[in-house]
Amino acid sequence: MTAPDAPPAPATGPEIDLRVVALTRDGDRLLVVMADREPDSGTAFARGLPRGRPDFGTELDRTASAIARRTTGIAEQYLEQLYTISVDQSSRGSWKLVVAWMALISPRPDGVPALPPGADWVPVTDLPTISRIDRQVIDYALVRLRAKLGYTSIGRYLLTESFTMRELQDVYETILGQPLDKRNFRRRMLATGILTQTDGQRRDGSHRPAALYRFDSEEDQGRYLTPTWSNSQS
Amino acid sequence: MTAPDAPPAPATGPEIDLRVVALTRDGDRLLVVMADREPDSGTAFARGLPRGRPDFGTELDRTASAIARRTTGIAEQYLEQLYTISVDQSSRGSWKLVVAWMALISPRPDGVPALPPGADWVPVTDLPTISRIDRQVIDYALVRLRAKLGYTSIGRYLLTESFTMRELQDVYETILGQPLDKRNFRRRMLATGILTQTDGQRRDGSHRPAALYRFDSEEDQGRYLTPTWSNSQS
DNA sequence: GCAAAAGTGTTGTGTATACACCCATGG
DNA sequence: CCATGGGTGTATACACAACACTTTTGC
Repeated sequence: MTAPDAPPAPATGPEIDLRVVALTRDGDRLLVVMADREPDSGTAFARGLPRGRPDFGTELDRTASAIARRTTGIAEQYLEQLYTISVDQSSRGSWKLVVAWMALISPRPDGVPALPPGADWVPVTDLPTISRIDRQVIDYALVRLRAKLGYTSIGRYLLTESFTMRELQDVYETILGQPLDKRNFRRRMLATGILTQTDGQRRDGSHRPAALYRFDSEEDQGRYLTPTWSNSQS
Repeated sequence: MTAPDAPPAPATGPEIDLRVVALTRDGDRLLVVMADREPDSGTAFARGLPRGRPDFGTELDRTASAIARRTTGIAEQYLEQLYTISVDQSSRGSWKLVVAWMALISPRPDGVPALPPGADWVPVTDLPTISRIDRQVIDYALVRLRAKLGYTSIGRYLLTESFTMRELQDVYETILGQPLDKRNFRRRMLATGILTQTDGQRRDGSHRPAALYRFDSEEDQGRYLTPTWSNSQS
């Protein structure tokens, strides 16, 4: 145990390192942005999560958003802070605080947005060699995403604005890594009341065209699945 | 929007400020530790959350734990990071990162542990005048605590080692701010399988003595209530 | 007419809620 | 014997999982 009131070590505090797990979906694959590392950046890895430093006078989330925008060329639809860890690189005499974020980026009707040079979409199931911290952060992002799928409509941010029921189900199956029953899925989704069927259709093959849906307002933040510990007395 | 690749402002990064929401329970009240501020600390408030700075070479959670231990005199039973925010105090030319934590401290059989000078237990419903950030952090801690009550056994950390069913229910009712049905509560708690009835009893009045329970192992981290989106195919 | 995906209903089973009375004790 | 909180069972409603066939289209 370190003494609680030990002096705060180096006069200069730790370096702050924001890292962003930027995710999108392509068919049944989740993709994450991997950025090339500068050869002189001191890292032992050729690629890793997009990073950046916070800016005096700028909120952290805006900086995280800017990092996502800079490396992908587009604005994310959803941003959430994940966790802050300290990274003790005593061997290199440095000390870092890593603040990790998750950013979700909607695919466009014509597919996944192309990335500027220096960054690529990589399936989360097929990551290159990256730092332990980066991997840990990505794992955590996936756990969080999976959990939130159960009680929020976070999946909407991995869809185009209008979508078929099948595409919606694909999002869930991809993230959960598990097949779901078509009929139960449809019923449950419609029961949430946050979907509206549009009058459009999608025809993409020699079969019956699919109805298109969109999510209602942005304002369903919060619960939409059954809360626990309810009580009629309330 | 700030330019994503603006230079990282002052050569010295932000000051890092850990704050701990240390909670315990006394009967049907949730109490939080309020620390006195040094008169020369520059804050406009007489009291606030216990704070500290991280330490080179020490993990953040250990430092947070040390802060809790220093201000309360005892070790917390549960510690969880809440959120990191940047606080732009441009007016004072300073820049801070606040990393907020929640610490739960078990009451002892003889009541709430006494605190060393400079700190007091204050009911969360009756907070003194504190900074906006401190209040925000406390609110967030309570939201998180309430949410976790639904799918973890986090409530155990606000109980003595053995406890009556009524005390357990008190924890839930206190945190949820809602009365619960005694029979349904008991059934549901026992159904989780993480409680064991001890052979002790508590007599404290002219009525039937209450059976005592304890939580099984520490190892129930994770789900103990029904997960959603299950599928027999898995 | 056939291949391919969209769409649709019912039934069983389990889980949450609502609710009222008897039990053991101290004074 | 009575006041006080501890302890128990049941009926109902709802939500979830399982499951198979019909519809619409393009070719």
